[in-house]
Amino acid sequence: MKVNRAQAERNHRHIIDVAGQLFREHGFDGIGITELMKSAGLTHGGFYNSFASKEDLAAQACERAFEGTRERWESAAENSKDDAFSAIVEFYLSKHHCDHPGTGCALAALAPDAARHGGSIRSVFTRGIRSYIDTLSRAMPGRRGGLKRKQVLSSLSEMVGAVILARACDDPAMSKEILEASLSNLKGQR
Amino acid sequence: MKVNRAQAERNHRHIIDVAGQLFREHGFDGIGITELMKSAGLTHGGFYNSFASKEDLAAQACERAFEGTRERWESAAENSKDDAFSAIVEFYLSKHHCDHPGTGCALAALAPDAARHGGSIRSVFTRGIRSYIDTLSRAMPGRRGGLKRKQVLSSLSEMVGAVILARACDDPAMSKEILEASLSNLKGQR
DNA sequence: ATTATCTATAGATCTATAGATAATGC
DNA sequence: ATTATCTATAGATCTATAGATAATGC
Repeated sequence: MKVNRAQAERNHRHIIDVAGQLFREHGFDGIGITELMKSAGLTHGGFYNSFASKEDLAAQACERAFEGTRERWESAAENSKDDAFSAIVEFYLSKHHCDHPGTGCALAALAPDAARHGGSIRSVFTRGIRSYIDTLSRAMPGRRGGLKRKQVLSSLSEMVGAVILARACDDPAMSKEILEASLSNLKGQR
Repeated sequence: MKVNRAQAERNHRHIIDVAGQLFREHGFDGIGITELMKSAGLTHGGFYNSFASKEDLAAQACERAFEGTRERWESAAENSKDDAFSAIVEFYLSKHHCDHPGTGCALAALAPDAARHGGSIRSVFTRGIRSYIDTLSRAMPGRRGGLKRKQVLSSLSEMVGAVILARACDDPAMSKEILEASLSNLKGQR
């Protein structure tokens, strides 16, 4: 039954990864520990050896999800050469991102859930937002301090809102229209 | 035990109102029928005489919530005289709205929840978005068809995103900054 | 007689814990 | 000996249903 330390560590990380995906897909209250552990290939009994509580796992899973998105933003920015901001926006407002919440931005998938739950989850989200703001600021060319920061905050709000609205719509044409409207607006005001 | 028809009707509406508030505060999965009915001053056993299922109630409660927000937008627009669009945006991006999700916009409170649940809830949300777009279009002065519509979609995304991010933050100064950045951006581009 | 509401409960699921098991690492 | 994982279960809560009750409306 027991596995070696390296495998145990891998299992631990795997639980966090699987949880990150399933929470983003079903919400914090939409998936239970039994099913999470089963999806990770384990039984639910061992859960509390690895995590203090469901909320503890949720916080860790979201932290990792924010890291993942940030990394993808950075790499989109690097690959774009001269227009890093547009590259991030294009990536974020893509149909692929809209259709895959489980591997996408934790804000778009879970921000209202996080606002309801207090404590550690809220604080992970606050740090996640700060990290996105930093990355966007570096990617956005020109403009000075105060003006730039306002532009970054406003852009982030629009990006998150557009994906959330596009996902809430059951009309694919309208979802597409919403994403494209924000895409052209954000690229235009760069 | 039985009440007269008028009172029964009032009870039915009251369940929908209470549910609208509690769903917006706790999410669809964050509140049960027992507690909903208790909050409405009734016992849970009678629930299924009034509603086919929890999802049925959720759909009706959201429909009413969208109506309520639309009415408030219309009245903000009327009272503003010459700048209806700014009046709606100011109302939406206010601290009061941010601090009171239970009586606020259903999109900001529940859009990701709605995206997860399928069926009737999704379709209520799609109609709700369409209704907001109509109201915003009438309020936004100038500009022609295609351009105006893009501007409306983009503005709605930013409004919803800003409130969601401001609520997810546990730093009040940052929440305020997020709301104000979008406020000045949206009023500026009017 | 009808029906809005109530009590009671079935059956499923949820978080969390207790104790057993067996492979690992000293 | 330690510990990662397992089985089993407690106690709470969830959606939904069944049948009783009693005030209403014909």
